[in-house]
Amino acid sequence: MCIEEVCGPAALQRMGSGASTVIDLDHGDGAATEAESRKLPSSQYKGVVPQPNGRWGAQIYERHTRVWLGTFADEASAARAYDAAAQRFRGRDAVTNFRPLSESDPSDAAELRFLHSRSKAEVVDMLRKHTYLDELHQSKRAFSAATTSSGAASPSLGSGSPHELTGVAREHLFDKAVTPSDVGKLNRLVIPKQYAERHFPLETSGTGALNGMLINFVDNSGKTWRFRYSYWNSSQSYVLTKGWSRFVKEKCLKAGDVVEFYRSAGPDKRLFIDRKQRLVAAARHVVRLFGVNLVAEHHVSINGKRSRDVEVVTATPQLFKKQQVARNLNNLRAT
DNA sequence: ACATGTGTTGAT
DNA sequence: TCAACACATGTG
Repeated sequence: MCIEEVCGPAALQRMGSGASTVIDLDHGDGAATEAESRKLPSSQYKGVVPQPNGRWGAQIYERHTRVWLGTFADEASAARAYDAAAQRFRGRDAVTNFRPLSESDPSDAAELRFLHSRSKAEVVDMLRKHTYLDELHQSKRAFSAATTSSGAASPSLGSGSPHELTGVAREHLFDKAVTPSDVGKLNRLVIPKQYAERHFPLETSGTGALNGMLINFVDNSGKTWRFRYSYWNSSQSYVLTKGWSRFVKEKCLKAGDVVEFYRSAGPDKRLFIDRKQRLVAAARHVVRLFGVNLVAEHHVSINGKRSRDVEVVTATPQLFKKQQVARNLNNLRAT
């Protein structure tokens, strides 16, 4: 539901807001005036709060805690920031100040893809830095370049490429055939040193140690995955740790499967990951064994709903921890 | 000094 | 979940 339709800015009155209460209690002539002059005007927009300097803050709540979306010069800007966050955080259920994005409108669909192929923390970060529109436009440019040009922009991508799902041209970085320990109980993926140092360089701290960090990847369905990436001195290895086991589980990764890594070829250097498609013959084997399409059936049974609720799959206690971390933007880089 | 964002509370 | 309010913290 769109608030604007019910009680939009034009329909709302900016009266009351407690000022009359102050006057009722006024016995002299100074106190009420002082209180009234201190009082900040409340906003007509959801998720928008006044700031002492006349600017406007935007905030959204998730699991009992506030996520600050930044400050803006005017209410409407703050309200638009709230709307973007609400649609990223709450999907179709989001209540927005202005007309919500619609899957049917092509331009809206592009923004929805843009929103949902980024983590919540990234969206919040863009809103706080006021770079959301810039990045959205860049993303749309990259998309049209990837889909209208069959030539120089993306020579390796023919039509029918699975990468079309995310609409972004990519350059292949490397593949890794996962080992038994990569998909076992160690909950980590070893990135071959050669590839790690070439493509995922780690910052070195003051003491010379390599700083771990959180990295976002997008898979072929547009889902965002966040892994901790660090260097283990004990084994002299670069590894993906936190978040990796969930990827293994959801992708049904088995030893010997190949995981491919890509980087966006466009202006935004985003990272992509997915399991290389298994041979069709293998899929037929599964179907013959069980008489159903196991992949689709599994998907439905986990979600308990339909495809739009893919994120529900990850709504586990573990994810809640991850998102608590993600909420704190100062922790975008792990310690 | 001033802007930004958080701690906290009470309401819905 | 939400915004109001006070004020601590960040920033130039």
